[in-house]
Amino acid sequence: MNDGLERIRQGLTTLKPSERKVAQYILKDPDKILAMPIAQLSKECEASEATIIRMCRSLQFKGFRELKLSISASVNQREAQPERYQDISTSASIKEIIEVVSSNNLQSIEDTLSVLNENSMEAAVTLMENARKILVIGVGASAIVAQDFEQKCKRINKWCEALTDSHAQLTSAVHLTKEDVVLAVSYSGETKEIVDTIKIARQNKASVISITSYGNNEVQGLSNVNLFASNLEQSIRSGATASRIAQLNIVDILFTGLASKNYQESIGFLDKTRNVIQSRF
Amino acid sequence: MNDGLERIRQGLTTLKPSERKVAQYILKDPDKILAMPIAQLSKECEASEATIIRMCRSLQFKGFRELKLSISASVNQREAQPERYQDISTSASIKEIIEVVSSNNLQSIEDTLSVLNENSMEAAVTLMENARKILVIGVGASAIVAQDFEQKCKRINKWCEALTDSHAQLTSAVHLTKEDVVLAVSYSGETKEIVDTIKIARQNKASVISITSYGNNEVQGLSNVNLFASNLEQSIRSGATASRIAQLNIVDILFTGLASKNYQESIGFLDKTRNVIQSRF
DNA sequence: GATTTAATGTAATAAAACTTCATGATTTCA
DNA sequence: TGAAATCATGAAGTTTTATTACATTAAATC
Repeated sequence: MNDGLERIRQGLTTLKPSERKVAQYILKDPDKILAMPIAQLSKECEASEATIIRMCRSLQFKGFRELKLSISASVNQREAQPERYQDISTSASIKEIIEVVSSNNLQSIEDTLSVLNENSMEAAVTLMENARKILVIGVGASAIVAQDFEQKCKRINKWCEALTDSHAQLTSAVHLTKEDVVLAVSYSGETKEIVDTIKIARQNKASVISITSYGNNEVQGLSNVNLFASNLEQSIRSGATASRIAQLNIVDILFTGLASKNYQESIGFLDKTRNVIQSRF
Repeated sequence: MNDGLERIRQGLTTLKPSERKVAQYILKDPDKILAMPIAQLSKECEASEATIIRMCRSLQFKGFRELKLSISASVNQREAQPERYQDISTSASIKEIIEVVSSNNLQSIEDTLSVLNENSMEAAVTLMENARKILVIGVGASAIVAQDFEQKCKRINKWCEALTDSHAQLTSAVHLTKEDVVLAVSYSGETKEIVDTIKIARQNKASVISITSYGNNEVQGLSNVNLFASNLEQSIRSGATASRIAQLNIVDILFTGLASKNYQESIGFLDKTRNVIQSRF
């Protein structure tokens, strides 16, 4: 069954003229014939159906069906992995776009892993576990990450508030206590609104955990615990922010860590919350 | 790109019992069925031929023939796959959690690739390109994906509205025209609120693009174009919804496809919008 | 417990693959 | 050189395989 195309190439010279015509036609665009009935192929390469069958047999296939299966198996051998973070060019086909975008997103998770500090993560989880309340803040693209974490926390009945409006953030920060934790999400780490809110939170003795891109940044300097997400995307103009995926990955880890601290209870809560949603279908 | 076995695995949970019986039989020894006519398979797994065909269709294959081709394509390309989706246990260390969560997220992007149809993606991008307005709808975890897409569209000056409140969704749907496109995000594909809104949109002749988990679902049935995200997480109780990452990956592709249609203009817009944000640091 | 709806199977039909055989071309050698 | 033998090919018929339409059974709903 292995590599049908190769078998056709190899056998080419041994074929009768009209059989060879068919074989060459197939080699020109193997993908195309996969969905073709023998009758159509017969028309397109001007050879009878019988000839096609005979060609299959000559190449040691049981029949046309087997030939197609075999071609399908070899056509789809995945092409070489595209390189690291790439950009999209003018003439990109959808296929290219799918590959490039996805591989950037994969890469951003992998890179984050190499930049992520276990101890910081452990510290962050412990802070949250003991927190009375978690205030999650972020604006723009980071707002989405903030909201995601809030949703998760609600599922395990952890008091958590995600605010994406800078006034609301400031207002809420005013009421924080030393029992509370702020989770600040900011790609740049320089977002003015976030910095302001963190400062107020610190004044109130709340702990601050940051999720920013790797490197020195203001948010990071003001935080008790820093978690870094990969930031390689800056070279990419695409706007399909891979860093957001990396940040969400961190949020997943934080949440899972938090949930596992009270494993039994959390599992119960998760099942409960899933059921209440599913019962609405 | 199209891994038939993965598609079967992904769709497994959405199948009717007897269809699932067939699917599981196939997964047990995929090679074996390649040479089998439908009648024999029917006997061996004790389900009617009609059920087999229905299973193929549920998994978005055109028929049994296509399913076999697709399996053949994937059978010999799956060497040493790293372990698939894992769950967190009671005693997991932070290190383990980091690894498992991240690898699940990576896997969800990869799986989505094998389930994603290029033609559908192309069709979706074209619809959006020509749309007067794009209405993005999603509730719960999918709300976040919807908002993410809205943010991106705003950056290239495409008229786009993300609504996460079901009343607002309905209200907005009433005003849609045949020039408009709805992008419906729903993990289950059965979200009542989303289904209702889609129906109204269709009445108004708007086109509907869906992003759901793989398989048969109501949203998918009501849509003009269907994009599928990997859904294996159901086995995971963690609540760290990997599917959301897969959905965001799809959104990235959609957006990049859209932006690349007017490459020069889009790049200009993206630079502009980035600058306006950065000037605030 | 009757009525609707969904799930599955049976049997007829359509499509595709494969065989048989006739025909015409090519080769062989008396 | 031309009759017999061999070979390559295609047209039409046959068998196998896939698909559809409809009937039946099971499950859910009222």
